[in-house]
Amino acid sequence: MNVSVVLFTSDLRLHDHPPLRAALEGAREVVPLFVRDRAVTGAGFAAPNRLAFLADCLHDLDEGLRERGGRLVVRSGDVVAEVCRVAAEADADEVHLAADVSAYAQLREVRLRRALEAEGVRLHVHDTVTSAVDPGAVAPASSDHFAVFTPYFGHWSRWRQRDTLGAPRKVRVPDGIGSEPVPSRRGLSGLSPGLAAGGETEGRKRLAAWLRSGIAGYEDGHDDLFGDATSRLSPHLHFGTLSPVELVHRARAAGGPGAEAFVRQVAWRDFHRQVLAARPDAAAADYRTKRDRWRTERTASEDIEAWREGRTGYPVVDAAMRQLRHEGWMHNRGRLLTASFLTKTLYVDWRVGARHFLDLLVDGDMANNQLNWQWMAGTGTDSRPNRVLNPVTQAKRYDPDGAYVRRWVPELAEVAGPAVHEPWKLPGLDRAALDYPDPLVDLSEGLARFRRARERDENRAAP
DNA sequence: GTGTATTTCAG
DNA sequence: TGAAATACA
Repeated sequence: MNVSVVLFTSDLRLHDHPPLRAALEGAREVVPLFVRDRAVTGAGFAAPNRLAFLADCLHDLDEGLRERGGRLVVRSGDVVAEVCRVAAEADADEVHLAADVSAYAQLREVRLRRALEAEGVRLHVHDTVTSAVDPGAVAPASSDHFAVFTPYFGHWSRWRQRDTLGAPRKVRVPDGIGSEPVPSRRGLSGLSPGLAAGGETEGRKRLAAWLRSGIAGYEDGHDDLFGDATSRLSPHLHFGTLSPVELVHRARAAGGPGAEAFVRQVAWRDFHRQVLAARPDAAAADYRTKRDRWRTERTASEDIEAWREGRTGYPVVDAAMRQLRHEGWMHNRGRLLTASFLTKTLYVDWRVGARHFLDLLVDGDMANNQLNWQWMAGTGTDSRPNRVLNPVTQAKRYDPDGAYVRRWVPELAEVAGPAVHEPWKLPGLDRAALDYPDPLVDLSEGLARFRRARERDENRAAP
């Protein structure tokens, strides 16, 4: 065995990388390859925030490889065609790849295997790269995946994680394999001004800081919107600049109730991944349909636009939507309450919301994003599909002083204390002085509409 | 063993 | 309400 190709996808790191390790052990030289697949980065799915974060990741990966005597090879085009081309150029006999769960990733694996085998090249697909516990590693007796988190978490917790792998010391890349320039942030427009920086170096720095001084306060603080005691590691998990296996090991080593609560969130990520792996269509179709006849772009465009822009007249909803636009990120509590508002209060199709989140979120992820949206819409794995989060109750609970709202809704910056959550209750003059809209809908009217709609749609005869 | 009833508990 | 584990036939 002389040369292996390592195809990097959502695993843009050198530490704890089983495909890279296997390639280095089996071959004298390795081609670390990233393909900008037009199916992912092309028009229609161009999410500038993620393209910028991706550019950081690729730049850092290239640098890390150069420090080890290698470099990153970047190509553009169809991922299968490019892998075959590079394998032929390098005269490689093996290709290594991390397993992944989306329909796109599953099809990519099948297509790659077929195309490479026709060329006499073996494809090795590696587990425990993009998940801590792989889809199918644990399953209930009567199904290929869990549909309820709690029993899943029991099995997940008992699963023995493999040991983590160090980064390689040396990577030899064959001469003469051409590469495009590593993409950069320059030229990207429409970026969120407060967008986080990407890359493995940055991710490891954040992880170290989080374990040192963040994780201990996680259990108590994770739901507080303003305090934001969350790890902000989600984009690093999405792009694989951090290994979920390493994350679980190191969080457990940190110990304490904060670590436990944090590890539970990593398990939620794996939970959604094993649902999507078994049901890849759930990225676009109801996991369990409620036969909803949602309002859509066609029938509710003004409501949808007000939601997207953060001018629904419900301050906490608007604050969260503006945080999303400004940072390319939103606090998880905000994600739940804005999703409830769009799907339950406005009765708008969850796909409209999921799509907007994917357009902006730097951690926008098929499994987590789509299945959390379905969870909140009541078409997913939630056992109480008709639950509605009241934005005022949520605001008072998770932003008790109103600081989060004042931070993101400057029109309300002068309103002191929790009164900021209900500007419609302010005395007439004070309220008139604010350049802030009246509530888009009455909450109880929204709730009544939702209940009527669910009853109507659920009772409709099957087509 | 296999299929079915029961119980438990859920972001 | 419904999924999963357990009890039971």
